[in-house]
Amino acid sequence: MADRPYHHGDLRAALIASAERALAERGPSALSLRELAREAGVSHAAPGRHFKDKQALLDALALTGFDRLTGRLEHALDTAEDTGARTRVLALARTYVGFAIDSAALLDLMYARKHDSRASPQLSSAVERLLDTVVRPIIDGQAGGEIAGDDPGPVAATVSAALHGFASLNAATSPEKVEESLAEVVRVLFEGLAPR
Amino acid sequence: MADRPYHHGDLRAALIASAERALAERGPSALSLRELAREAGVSHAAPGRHFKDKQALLDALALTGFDRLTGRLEHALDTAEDTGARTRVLALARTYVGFAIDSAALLDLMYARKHDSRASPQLSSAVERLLDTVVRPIIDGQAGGEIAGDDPGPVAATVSAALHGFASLNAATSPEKVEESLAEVVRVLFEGLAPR
DNA sequence: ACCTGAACACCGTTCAAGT
DNA sequence: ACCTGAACACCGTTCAAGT
Repeated sequence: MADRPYHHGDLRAALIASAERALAERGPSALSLRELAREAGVSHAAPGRHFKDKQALLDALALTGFDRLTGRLEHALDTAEDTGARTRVLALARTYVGFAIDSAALLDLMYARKHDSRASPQLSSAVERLLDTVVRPIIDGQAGGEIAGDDPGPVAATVSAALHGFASLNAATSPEKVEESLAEVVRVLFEGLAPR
Repeated sequence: MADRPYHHGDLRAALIASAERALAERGPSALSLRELAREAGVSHAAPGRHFKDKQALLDALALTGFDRLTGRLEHALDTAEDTGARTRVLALARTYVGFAIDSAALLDLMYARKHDSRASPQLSSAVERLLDTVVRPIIDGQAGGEIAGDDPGPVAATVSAALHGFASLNAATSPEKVEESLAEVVRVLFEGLAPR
């Protein structure tokens, strides 16, 4: 191994990890650069070497959040590969909501950064990858005749809205209650409000 | 009129209004009690008379947001009173999304406070009133046979998730684009993903 | 290259004191 | 009752200087 480059090797990564912990444990308003520096055992000015300002650290944290969430969604879809469209959408929903429950503050941060017009291009492309993942089972479902229509756009807009909204509204609910309620929501999404 | 009670009459209301403006114009991180006090022409310690701390001011602001949003939704429903269930849900959706677009930062604050377990009981009851408003056209629609099922719960969960998620995801989109996309989402909600 | 230490201009909150 | 002014313990950011 090379000599440790002064500090323990990767202050940048240590700050991001530490920020995520602080965010989850004490909320966004308690997230202070100086405290993160203290935890890492460096001076309060050291983070300035790795992040232009506090917002840049938050952007980097949001980015890791999007990447992790997308990775989990892709894995969930792969695992449910040979099942029906409804089962795949439910797998997607479960994974998304699971993330929202155990990383509620991080998800808030991710979307707060997404709303910001000054967001980084890296962040925008991470969001695109996320949306692509949601669209995939819909395209497949339409191709296989399990989902109505041939334009995935409106269906994807509806599913991602329901998914994100449900996750956001239920981030503070207990996992057991959420599970049942989520299955009902997916059922209503497939059956539709109009009587059949 | 009585003598002005020192300052211009209602520092509390002035601070809330000023906070909403600052939130919309410069974002949540730029919201400082000292600056609000400066704008109101009082000392930096004066807000402490009306709000125990900064969080208390944010709670009060979130509360006015929920009240205003609920008021608008009720008005939209009243206006669409004699139309079909789908038109009423669309009216609800338009109003909700309109609020999300022109008060994006406020809506974020409202839900951030809602997630907080230390939220005030007043805030919880304001959220309940909001949900009741969303449920009403669903109950009516089920009673009239325009919406399937007899338990409003799952349908309300789906509609409010889709509504809130769509609003959250499209808070930064132009109103014209949103209008078209929203109508499609309501159509998909009524028709369902499964082929008919 | 990476970090330190001091400095600057801000914060939120508290509390005696004023009117 | 409502507000002020000073004080305290924090911030984020910058910048010369150190290794």
